[in-house]
Amino acid sequence: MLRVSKLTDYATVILTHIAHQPDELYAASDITQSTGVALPTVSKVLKLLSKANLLISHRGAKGGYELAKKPNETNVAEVIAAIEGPIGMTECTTSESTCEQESSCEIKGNWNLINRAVYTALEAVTLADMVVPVRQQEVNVVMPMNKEMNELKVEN
Amino acid sequence: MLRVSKLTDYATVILTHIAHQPDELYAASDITQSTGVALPTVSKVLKLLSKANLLISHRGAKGGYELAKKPNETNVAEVIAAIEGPIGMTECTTSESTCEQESSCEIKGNWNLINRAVYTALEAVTLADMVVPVRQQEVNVVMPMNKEMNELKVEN
DNA sequence: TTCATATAGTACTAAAATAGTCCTATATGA
DNA sequence: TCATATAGGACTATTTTAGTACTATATGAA
Ligand code: FES
Ligand code: FES
Repeated sequence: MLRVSKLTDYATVILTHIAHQPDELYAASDITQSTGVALPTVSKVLKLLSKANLLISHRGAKGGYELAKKPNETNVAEVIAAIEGPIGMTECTTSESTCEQESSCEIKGNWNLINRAVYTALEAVTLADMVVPVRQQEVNVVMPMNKEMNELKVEN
Repeated sequence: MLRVSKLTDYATVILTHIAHQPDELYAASDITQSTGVALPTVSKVLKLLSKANLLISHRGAKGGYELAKKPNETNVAEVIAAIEGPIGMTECTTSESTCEQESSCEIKGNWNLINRAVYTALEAVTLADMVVPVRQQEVNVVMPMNKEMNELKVEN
């Protein structure tokens, strides 16, 4: 279904939460309380985000995490990459050519184009956008990927 | 990594192959030979594509599969949906609200916007585009999702 | 100095999704 | 009537993901 992992979803929830007050320090335990995600899991996500330099960590008593950049400087593409690693829609585009058909493959180049288009879309959405809730009525709940809804065009 | 499944990758390879000569019938065994993908797997993919009305099947001797539409009328979004089901980047957007936080969730609407942006990107690429090989030099091999390559913008 | 608190890193287990295979039923052209 | 081809479903193995646990290290404050 072309989806992001649960951890990535948590990451966006957590980052959005922090982005509401970008200058505070948040401990993992704070975030557990306000998001409802289990502590070990929150902890795991925070570590990943910190390692990817989206958060800055402070150890020790009174420590915690804070945003490394302003909310409008961190985009969804970065968040996904932080949790799931470098993007590439197909195996051939991520792993350095373990594919035996590579030389004769006609569509690798096309997948790369698709990757870029998707990447551009993801890059356009920042934490600052996420902080502003979108009314659910304004958007369609389920992607009509298998329906005829081609008239649905969006400006990202 | 926000990737499509291997089966989806096979599906694009298979459909691209068929799209080269859109008026012929291809049996599963033909496609195995020309693509190198194992027969049971090819068979599985063809069935899925047929069920999703991207291919038309003909049973019996001299049977096989043909494109249901012209190459420029089938897009990548449809192919992905045929193999992986309806799209939705997060669990909350696909499954009909098994999410207990839904009512208080601020970011669901945002994910829907992201979904649409990605969908639009995928929808813009058709089988007709896939048939024309893209020279690999023209595109970057690995998505620089975690690098600073924001200057890379594409018109899909 | 000591200690409670908080993150860092790693290893491990459990669960879920995916990939791949196989078998039986059905349709159809020769 | 028979060889050929898809339809459909069931099943197994593999891989990926999610979640947990444990040890090490840093730090502010009593
Ligand atoms: S490079 Fe691997 S299938 Fe195209
Ligand atoms: S609706 Fe489920 S986390 Fe937002």
